[in-house]
Amino acid sequence: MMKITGFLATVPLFSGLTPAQYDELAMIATAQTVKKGQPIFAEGDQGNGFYVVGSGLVKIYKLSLEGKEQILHLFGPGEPFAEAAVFTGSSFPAHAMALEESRVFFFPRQAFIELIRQNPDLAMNMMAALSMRLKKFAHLIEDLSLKEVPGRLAAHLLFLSGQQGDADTVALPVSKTQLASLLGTIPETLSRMLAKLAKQGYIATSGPRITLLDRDGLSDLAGGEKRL
Amino acid sequence: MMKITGFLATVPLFSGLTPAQYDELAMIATAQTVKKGQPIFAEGDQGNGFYVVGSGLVKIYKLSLEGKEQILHLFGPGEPFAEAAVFTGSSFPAHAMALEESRVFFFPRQAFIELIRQNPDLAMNMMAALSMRLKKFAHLIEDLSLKEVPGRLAAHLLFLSGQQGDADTVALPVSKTQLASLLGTIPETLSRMLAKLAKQGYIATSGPRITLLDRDGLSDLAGGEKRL
DNA sequence: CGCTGCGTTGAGCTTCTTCAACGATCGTGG
DNA sequence: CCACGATCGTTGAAGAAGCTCAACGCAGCG
Repeated sequence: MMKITGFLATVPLFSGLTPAQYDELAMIATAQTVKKGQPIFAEGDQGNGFYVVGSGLVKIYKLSLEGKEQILHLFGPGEPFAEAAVFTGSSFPAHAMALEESRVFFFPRQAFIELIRQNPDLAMNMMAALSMRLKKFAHLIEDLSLKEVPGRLAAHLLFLSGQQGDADTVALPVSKTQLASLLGTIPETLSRMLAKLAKQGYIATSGPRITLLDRDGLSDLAGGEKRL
Repeated sequence: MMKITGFLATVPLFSGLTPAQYDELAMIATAQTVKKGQPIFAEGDQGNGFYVVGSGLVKIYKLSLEGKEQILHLFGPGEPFAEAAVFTGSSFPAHAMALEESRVFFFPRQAFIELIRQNPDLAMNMMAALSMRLKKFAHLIEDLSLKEVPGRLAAHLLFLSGQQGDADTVALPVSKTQLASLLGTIPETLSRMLAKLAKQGYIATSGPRITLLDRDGLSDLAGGEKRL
């Protein structure tokens, strides 16, 4: 229990709460460990609560009838997922699976709604979290609809670099197969595009580490993303 | 003013509020009329509040550098838009334009946040609204990434039929050019796909009215959407 | 009555996927 | 500790889907 409240204090969604409120959260939470490749829930399952990643890495994804996969989100420690199910009250609209051995905390719907009703700060945090999700989704839609694969790839590499302290060499946090699914393509195409970008001098690849050789060029490919 | 509070009572986002709260909302709201084709805001504009459609039709959309458009949402009377900007506090992530002469109400950020802090019901409504948006976006992403154009078109026709009382003949609420942009394609392709579906006996077209001749067939095309 | 935007159709082409084969890597069990 | 199998990543060749470019009919509106 001590450990849980300590962890909860590090979750942005729960920032600004009082110690008593953390205790309440800890009261309603249940923990579970999921092994690599193990599902957490399936599309269509009843959404009676939401989750927070304690450790590990979780993917949220859709599957087509033919088995093609589109990853909607990757979530790491401290990030909540499936919050929307709490408020729509309906079933999960996508699948969730652990990409590594992970620990996740589950917060049941009704108890959490009580908390949120009594804590305007928690409500504000939740609205901010949902709004950020919407923004990310809008970006993904833009990528899928308006950019070609090289553009999406370039944008993602720049994103990863930013996430990793603007390092020139980034480490892919997931396998290339998963990256392809995240970018809305397939491993073969991703492999070819990486080779192409390398041949054109934009990047150098070495397994799961990619060095950005021409950030401006990548930025152009990505559709003139705003420079920071 | 009387008129505004009366209208606000019909907005789902504001349901369950007291008359006094409607007055407060009416106090902070400002109305504006936008003509057909006129922008309401542009991507990157400072998002200092959100809007509710009073009458007319508004599109939220992204543009690529080459000018291709992807419509994210179409909003009619009673629907809020750009709420997310209230909580991220940053700039609008997309463009908004009136597709018909429209009346929209603007709610400034700070004043609205005050209201929402004091009204758990309003907060709950807002979280439900944001969650519904997320679900719609997840669906759009699924369509763009995992379905081909005929599938998206079939799904949309069934959606329109449902929206219009399960009528067998649906009226397109927007031009075919706009519909193409909504489906993530271009007018030429949409035109060909409509012709193809008609030739295959799924539908019959007559200008902006489309008759569904084989709902089961369309449902299969759409990827086996759940029947209602 | 002309003009402009919308919708349609055709031809060619780009992009991406599919299918297939193969090398490398990694975890596991013998 | 090595050998094996499964998965991952890469590459090639062929094909499908949708886009670009162009032309043209049509309707609505000034």
